[in-house]
Amino acid sequence: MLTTERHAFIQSLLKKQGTVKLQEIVDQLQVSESTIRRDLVQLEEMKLLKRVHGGASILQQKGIEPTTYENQNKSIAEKQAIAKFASSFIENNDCIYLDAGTTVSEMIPYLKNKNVTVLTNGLMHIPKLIELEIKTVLVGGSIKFSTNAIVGGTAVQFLSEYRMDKCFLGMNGIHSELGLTTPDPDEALLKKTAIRLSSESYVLADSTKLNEATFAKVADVNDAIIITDNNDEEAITQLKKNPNVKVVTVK
Amino acid sequence: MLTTERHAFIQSLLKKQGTVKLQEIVDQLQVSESTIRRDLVQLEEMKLLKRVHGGASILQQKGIEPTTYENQNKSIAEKQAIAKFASSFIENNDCIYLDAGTTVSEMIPYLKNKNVTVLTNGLMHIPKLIELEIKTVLVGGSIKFSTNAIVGGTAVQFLSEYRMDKCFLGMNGIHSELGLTTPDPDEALLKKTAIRLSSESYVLADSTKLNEATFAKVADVNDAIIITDNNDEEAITQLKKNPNVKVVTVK
DNA sequence: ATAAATATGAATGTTTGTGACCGATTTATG
DNA sequence: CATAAATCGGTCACAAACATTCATATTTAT
Repeated sequence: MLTTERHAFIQSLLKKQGTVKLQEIVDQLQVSESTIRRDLVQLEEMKLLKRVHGGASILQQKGIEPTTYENQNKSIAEKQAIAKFASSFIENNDCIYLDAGTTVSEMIPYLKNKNVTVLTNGLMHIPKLIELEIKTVLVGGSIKFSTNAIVGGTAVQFLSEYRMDKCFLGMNGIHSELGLTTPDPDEALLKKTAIRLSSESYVLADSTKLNEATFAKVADVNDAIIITDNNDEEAITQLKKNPNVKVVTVK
Repeated sequence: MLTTERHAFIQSLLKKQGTVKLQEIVDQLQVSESTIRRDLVQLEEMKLLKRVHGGASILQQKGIEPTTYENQNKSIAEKQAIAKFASSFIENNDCIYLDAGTTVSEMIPYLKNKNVTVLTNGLMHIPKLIELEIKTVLVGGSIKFSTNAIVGGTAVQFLSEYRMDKCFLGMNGIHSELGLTTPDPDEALLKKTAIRLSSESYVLADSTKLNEATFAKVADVNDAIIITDNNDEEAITQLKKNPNVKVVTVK
């Protein structure tokens, strides 16, 4: 039985059921557990499914970005560590831009008592910012429902009226050659604008985003300081040649 | 049974019923209580539900929940009646401005299926608007903590870039001679701008605001259609000479 | 035809998820 | 307010699922 046949079979099962058990495939295809296991590893590498204990489950559709909702899934400890470290760069009276996203959101508690002024397009940050009474300017523009962010041409235009000391951005892909990328072109343009208007730019991304690339390019890797965690040694040693990459140790 | 399958099942139950009992899941899935308990812990960590004694419940809003400490004014029935009536003026495909404030907020449920585009400076409206997936443009500018509204010169400038079919404003004082007034000059300027940019302007105010005047003038009484309730007969008979004043009957 | 590259399956020790147990805590009831 | 019942969090042992290694089979290139 051909490898591609098995792969096709596994994918058809997944499409039908949403999840699939390893044992279930073994029984139906009459090949060894090892082989199926290898198949699953490969399919996962190709981003065609997500491996889970005991089998696999479908991935959200290709091209569609994860909503903030699903994004919160795991690596919370990493995100918090990254956010805490990023916050250490902020000085008193800074004017900073906070990009929409869960990782950046974790920075907010550290802004207290620093007398910063925050400019943001992230609606998910607003409750926390209000709670801590942090001076906040909200970027105007259209609301994107899937991520609760303000995006679009108006937002870019609004942002252009400001100058920031530092900006802190989330990012979906960080690749030494392909640069910093994110799925939505509108968001990419907004991030790009933020970088242009800020004296210093920081990108917060957990190590799962390293060596990945998504649709729309924001900037080159050298255009921002990358803050990530140490959970992907291989990717890090590769990126660390770049002096702009900072790694936070988690646990 | 795969962990992912159980998680999906629990979430589907939650989506259907709003809450779910631990025992109920145990019975239906035929797995141990411990396992379900662990599942709930994990799902809570992923911010996909809220654990409560005996089971779990959905998180009401995705992400954003302004700390709207509600205007404790008792006249909720009046506000709802006024809002409902005001909504009846909205036509399909209108572009409307919704002012910050609790009365205006009550209009939002009536916007569904009208395909309106909303422009607003009221952060308290955002969760509802997102929930109903109503096309929304948020005015950019500084957040005023006491009312959760966007205000200031930037907001006025932002607003000036738009033209609306109708605007719906809250108001603190309505006086036949002193006109429409509100305590905060910044907010007054924003309301004034909204009126200037809208083809038709509506002011929503319960009858306690009639014959009152506060600090900053927004416009003359004739510059907008006033929608109020019938709980202050004296004030109404006086104002009703003005054809712009509409009175809603609240039993 | 032969060597190199690749795919397979079995054997291994390790990790992870599970269910049962139990004392602590919370909620319901009289 | 006291008591009982339900629910909770933690620990434990066990089995299932896991990654890894190695020997063997299969394919591919020359």
